[in-house]
Amino acid sequence: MTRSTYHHGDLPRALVAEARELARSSGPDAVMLREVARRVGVSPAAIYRHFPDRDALLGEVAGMARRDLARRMLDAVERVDETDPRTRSIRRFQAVGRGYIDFAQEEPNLLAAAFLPIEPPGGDAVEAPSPWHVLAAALDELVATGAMPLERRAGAEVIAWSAVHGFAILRAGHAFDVSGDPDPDPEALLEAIARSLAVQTS
Amino acid sequence: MTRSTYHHGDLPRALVAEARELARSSGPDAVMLREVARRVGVSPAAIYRHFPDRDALLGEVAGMARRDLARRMLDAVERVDETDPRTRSIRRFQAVGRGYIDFAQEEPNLLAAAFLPIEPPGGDAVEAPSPWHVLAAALDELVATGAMPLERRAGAEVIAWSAVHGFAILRAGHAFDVSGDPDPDPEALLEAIARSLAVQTS
DNA sequence: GGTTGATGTAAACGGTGTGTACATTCAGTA
DNA sequence: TACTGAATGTACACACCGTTTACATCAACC
Repeated sequence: MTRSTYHHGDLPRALVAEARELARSSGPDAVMLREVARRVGVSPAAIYRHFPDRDALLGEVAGMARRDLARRMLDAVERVDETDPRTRSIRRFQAVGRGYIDFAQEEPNLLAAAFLPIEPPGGDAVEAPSPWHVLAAALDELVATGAMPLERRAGAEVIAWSAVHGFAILRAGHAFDVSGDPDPDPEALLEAIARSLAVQTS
Repeated sequence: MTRSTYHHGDLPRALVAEARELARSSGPDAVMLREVARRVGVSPAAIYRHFPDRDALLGEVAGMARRDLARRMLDAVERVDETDPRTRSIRRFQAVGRGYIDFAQEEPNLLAAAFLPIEPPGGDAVEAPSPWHVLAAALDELVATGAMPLERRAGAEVIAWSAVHGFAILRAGHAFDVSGDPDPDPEALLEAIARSLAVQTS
């Protein structure tokens, strides 16, 4: 991408976009300032007019990835078509996990970016719904419809998130290759989670 | 560490030990060849007499971390003191998870090293028991004593490992800080796993 | 005792993030 | 319209990284 004017126009946005693309295609470690600058058509030092250091840029990518993940979960939830309230709450809860796992499958590098130990500028930006809150809402809905006993509600986020995240990470890292089944079924895991939370259909 | 002789004596072992210590204390990314060489008291280039590149050295560290993890799990299993076979198999199964989680809590950087996408030299070395096999053995034992129905056996490794690994990773990454409870109870997770596998005490 | 191969060193190369001094452009005001 | 100051981008340098190459040193064997 070449440009005719000396000034770029919207360099910060272009830098973040290119950094995200690098992270998406080759992993967070592949986000190298010189490469980002080269792709945007600008000198490496120009980046420092808009970001204090590499972590700041990568933090934007991390925040973006977290929002992408949450949106993916929300989309899956909202795509559930079911009228019976109890069954609907169960379907929506499992859709949360399915969204998470699908996102990890399709964009493993962005999932890694989402869990970088960097906190994005935070500041006064509008707080988008976090993956945690999406999960918590689905669990509350389970209790509200009676699909899940109230006694199981405490700590349910930890259980569900652990199982789904572990599955997603391990599968992305090909850790399951040691087993006979190289690509295990996410649905079996989602059902196991429901069992552990004593979710009852009938 | 200074030395009097021109030759080191057992440089490969010293390099791996120092690399492991760096990974343990500051994470795998902190394993820098120049620093490893400096600590061992040798020039950076000397490393290349024994390892083709950085990944080879780091691969040794990864293999070591995997063996450490497996041993930790085995130790926890063998420390179970219980006579009734069925109860014993359940205790041993949960000890597997507890060993994994404790290891991750005490040595989070070594857990990260264990999951580096690097395969150690492999070669003809004696295959130490892998974490996966330790888990599989505990599950087989559950079925053998009747504590777990045979129908739940298929895919049980994936479910248990996902939950335990996710919990360990998320806790190490302080991902649970967003919840009210900053340090959730591992026992609750282990019980949830047992429920999801339909493990029955009585 | 001389030779040979294994082992360690010094110096260099290309690549990285980052700081500094300078160049260019834009925006506001007289 | 012309000037001025702030914002933005550049060129260059520095320290650090992994890695390579040519050379130095030592141990072991004929």
